[in-house]
Amino acid sequence: MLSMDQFIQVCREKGLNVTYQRMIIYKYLMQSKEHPTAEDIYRRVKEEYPSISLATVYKTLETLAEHQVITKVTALHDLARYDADTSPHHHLVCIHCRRVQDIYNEELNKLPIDLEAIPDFKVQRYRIEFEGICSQCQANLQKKQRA
Amino acid sequence: MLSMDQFIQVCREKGLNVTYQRMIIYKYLMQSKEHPTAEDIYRRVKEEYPSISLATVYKTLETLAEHQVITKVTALHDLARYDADTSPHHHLVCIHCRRVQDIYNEELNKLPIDLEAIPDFKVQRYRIEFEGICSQCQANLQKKQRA
DNA sequence: ATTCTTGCAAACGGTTTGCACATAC
DNA sequence: GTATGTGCAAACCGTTTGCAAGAAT
Repeated sequence: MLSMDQFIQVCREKGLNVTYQRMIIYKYLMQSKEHPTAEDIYRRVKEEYPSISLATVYKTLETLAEHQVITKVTALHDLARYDADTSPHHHLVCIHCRRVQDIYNEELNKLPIDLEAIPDFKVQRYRIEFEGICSQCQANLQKKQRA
Repeated sequence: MLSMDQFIQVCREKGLNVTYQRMIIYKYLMQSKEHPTAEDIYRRVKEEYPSISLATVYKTLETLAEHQVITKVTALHDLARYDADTSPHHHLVCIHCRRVQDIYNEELNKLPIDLEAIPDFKVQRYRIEFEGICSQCQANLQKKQRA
């Protein structure tokens, strides 16, 4: 999380123009603890700067995420996906082709943490998402590099 | 994962009519290892039963997920959400109000598993999502129960 | 002066909905 | 026979895009 000065500096380093819109969007996102949606941000930021458009909010968020100044929490979940297997297991998500595979591992089903001890939150289940590159995409990428 | 006979039985128990559409959708979902989208399922199932409609696929998947016969892998990710904090941390997702909070815990950043050893997949990072009920929703639910 | 960004409105695409017909029970 | 589910088309809504005007460098 960056101070406003750091934010400006990072934008400069990455060749992003520093605009008022970008600053207030970042400022609000920084203050928020609840991972707001674009719509949430738009509503709040509009109070301070009524002429801002929703499209700008979307574009700004995507730009900042691309440059890794912020994170898109739901990066890999643009489409609803279903699974006939309701038993406990976790997922390997290919950031390239976006396919989702299962991973079964007993160790992963007993995390080294006391779930009861999380304050103010009653955990019912958890899910681990491993992000990476699947074998098929690894092969394709190597092919491309050689070409 | 259920055999076809078990699937039929479970539907009956839950008061769901057993239709040919539901059976082929479940059959395909069961066979698939890649957590297909509704569109994926529609395309494949249409080959076997060309008159099926996309709306039926959506309705069936939602119905089966509600009754916990299948799982919606991306259940909590209907909207894109952003985070100004790019440091390693995990998420508490309230299944009720859908808010997402952070959880910082060093133990969770070193999982008891050899990430290099996952076959055919190069893991770059992972993210744990704890699903449960946040304190605010716990309070609200208790209020409702008393009423 | 040039390049990047904004704001608007229109388009897009995944998902949901209303309703008449068909099917399961 | 009644309740439930299906298929179609239209609506919906979050998100993206094209483009002309404006701002940052």
